[in-house]
Amino acid sequence: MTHTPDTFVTRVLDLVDDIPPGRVMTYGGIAAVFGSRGARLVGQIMARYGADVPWWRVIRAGGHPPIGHEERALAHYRDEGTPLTVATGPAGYRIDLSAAGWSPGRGRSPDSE
DNA sequence: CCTATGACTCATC
DNA sequence: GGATGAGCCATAG
Repeated sequence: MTHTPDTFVTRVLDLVDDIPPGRVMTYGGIAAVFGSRGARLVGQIMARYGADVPWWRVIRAGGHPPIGHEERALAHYRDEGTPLTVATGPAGYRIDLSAAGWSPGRGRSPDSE
């Protein structure tokens, strides 16, 4: 495909698109997969091109969803059954990285292997 | 080529 | 536990 530039953007989008439902990846985690630390890069890419990928499966290192999209992401998490953690606050909800954390090549439960 | 920009992350106060 | 600052890195203009 000559229409597909092999830039970070395409690679990140492809990886995010490979994240199975019920799983999530952190910005830094995705960047680490490419051997880069462009955590902000992933965020930039999602903001500009993430419209065509399950961006809600991409969260921050603390388990919080992308700022400005918490409600939107929460709806998807509940719909896909993503392991969420109930916080003690009103807007306090976060993703259980220990259970939802996903990585390419593992495709299976983190405790299965 | 150089500057500005972020849906981030970590360390420190 | 919340707030602040500095580091980070590829893309767009």
